[in-house]
Amino acid sequence: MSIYKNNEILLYGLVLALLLFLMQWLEYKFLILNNATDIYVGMIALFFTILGFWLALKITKPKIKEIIVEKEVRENNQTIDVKKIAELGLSGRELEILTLLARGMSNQEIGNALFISLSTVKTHTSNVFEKLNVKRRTQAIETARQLNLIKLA
Amino acid sequence: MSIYKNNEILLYGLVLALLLFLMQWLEYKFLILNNATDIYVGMIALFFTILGFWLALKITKPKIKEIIVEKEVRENNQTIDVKKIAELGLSGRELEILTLLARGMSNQEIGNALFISLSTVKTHTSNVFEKLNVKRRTQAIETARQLNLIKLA
DNA sequence: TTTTTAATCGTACTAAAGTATGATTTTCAA
DNA sequence: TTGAAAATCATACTTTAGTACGATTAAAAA
Repeated sequence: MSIYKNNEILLYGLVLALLLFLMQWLEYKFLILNNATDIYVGMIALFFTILGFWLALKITKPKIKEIIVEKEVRENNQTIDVKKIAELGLSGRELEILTLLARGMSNQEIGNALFISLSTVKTHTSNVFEKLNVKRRTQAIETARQLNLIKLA
Repeated sequence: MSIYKNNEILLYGLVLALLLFLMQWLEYKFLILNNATDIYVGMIALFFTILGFWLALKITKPKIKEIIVEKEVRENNQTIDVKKIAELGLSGRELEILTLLARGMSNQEIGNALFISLSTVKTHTSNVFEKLNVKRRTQAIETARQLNLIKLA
């Protein structure tokens, strides 16, 4: 800022000096010129300086500065795919059991948690495996995760 | 861009017109002026226009057009936690087996894939379970996923 | 060089998972 | 109300998973 200000003053001084020098030179060259013509030339000089200045401001292209703002996008994959669940024909209870299964619980633990027998849990898991077209609970977990059938812990 | 170009041409035309008009007016006003003076005034006008233009370029701050570009950065959750792996003391082979295990493969399938016996796979899995402090492969999968020990498919 | 670690395999056993089949009850929509 | 899912349970059986030894080999570290 201060550099600009100094530059400005310096330049204006230079311009004034040049103008004076020009006028002196012109007076010497063309003796016919009187005081009125002096003022007239000065006005022309001033006018065209301002014109050039104004022109420059209007014409010059602005420098384009790109500011890149990195915006973090948190992927939220916790949306369960209800359509896929319906498509596979998974019942509410089956989905419930699938979820606990993916949490790492054994059939017995799932039974205890849901107050149902081990036998019932086995029936459910078997049905789930058939619907998901898998052979093992570990595959069921992988499929459930990939298809967003359950919410992961 | 094209708007700027048109503006420029228009302004130059305007300036020329003004110059001509001025010269005409001056010739009328000061009959004493001859052809040489005409050229002289024109040169002064041109000089000061250029001077003003140059001044403007030097003095004024460069126009900066800021364009904010938002760049979306996705969180990469696929970064495996090497520190945690070392902390748990998991060997390379164990990690390899844990990965295949999480893909839903049976012990026998893992053995076939890695050209090792079922017995060896069982030894590895047992060691993995102990290191992860879990009881079952399903729990191992869950833990591995939560701690970013493996890359998920 | 000695020791340790990682990786390998086996056998024997127990526990859990998974399949098959049949049956009962509840719930909900036609 | 009736019939189709959905959920429940049991029994018997097979398969897979997991544990608990022991043992060998190769490579890396002390």
